[in-house]
Amino acid sequence: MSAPKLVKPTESELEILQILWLKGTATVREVHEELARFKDVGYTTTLKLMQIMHEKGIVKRDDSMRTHVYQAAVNKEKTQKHLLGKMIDSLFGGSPTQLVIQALGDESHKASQEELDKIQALLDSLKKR
Amino acid sequence: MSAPKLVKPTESELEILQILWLKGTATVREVHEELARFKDVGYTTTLKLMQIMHEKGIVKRDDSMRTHVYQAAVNKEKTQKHLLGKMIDSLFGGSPTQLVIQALGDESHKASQEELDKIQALLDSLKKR
DNA sequence: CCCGGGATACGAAAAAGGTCGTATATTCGG
DNA sequence: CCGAATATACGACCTTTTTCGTATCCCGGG
Repeated sequence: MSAPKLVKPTESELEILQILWLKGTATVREVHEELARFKDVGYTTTLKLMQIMHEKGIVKRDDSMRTHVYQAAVNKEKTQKHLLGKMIDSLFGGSPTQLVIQALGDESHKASQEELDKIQALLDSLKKR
Repeated sequence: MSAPKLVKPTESELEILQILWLKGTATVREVHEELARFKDVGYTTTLKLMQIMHEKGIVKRDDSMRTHVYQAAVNKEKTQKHLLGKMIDSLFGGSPTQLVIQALGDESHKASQEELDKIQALLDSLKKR
């Protein structure tokens, strides 16, 4: 029995995780540079955050070299699902449908045609039961 | 121009909002009793929280009587949409589709047939453009 | 009239999250 | 070998959130 160990990353940690999920592995500097694109924050802040994430077991790192290399230690889909589930419970009274409806109706995040097709396909498979 | 005033309720505030959205109006004691169903917390904690929410303008209250009566001051759908948008950005790289897919595939929150139909209807109307 | 139960107000402190300054170490060019 | 550049470590501080203890007030029963 391995502990599923479902963590709840904070807002800042999520920003970092996003970058790590995208790049696979990255140094603190790389992460920080990505972060700095849209956020005004000091280098040591990013460093500290990543150190804390390491302590929590949210990221792994290879410190065999002077410049440590990090990577996410939590699964992207699992984390998304976990946090989504929390939101469904805490904000949509346990009904994913309401959430889906709100999400699809979001004007500022429009879905493309292909994406709609993808959802349609998933919907079909769900209906078939 | 009225300020849209998009607040970001905290976790605890959300729990209280849920109850208020459900009941319409409620006293601190009522809210606290609902809360106490699944959370071990003192009465004055709930009270304080609701007072703070009042200061922030998240809830309104009628204090013309000794026992104050509260109600939500923020719209449920607007709040849901706002937080959902944040999650889409912070966790799904801005793609609501990914979120929808994860939500629909959530085994622990299954959608019923009618709910699926509802989603289908919405999907149809989105496709038609 | 007095008291107890139940209500609000308020202050304070614990927890959690985020930010950074500074110390120290390592590497590399000259 | 020296110093600048760049890394990590670490502690301190500030806010925000959460939690309560305590004071105070008000109402109704006896």
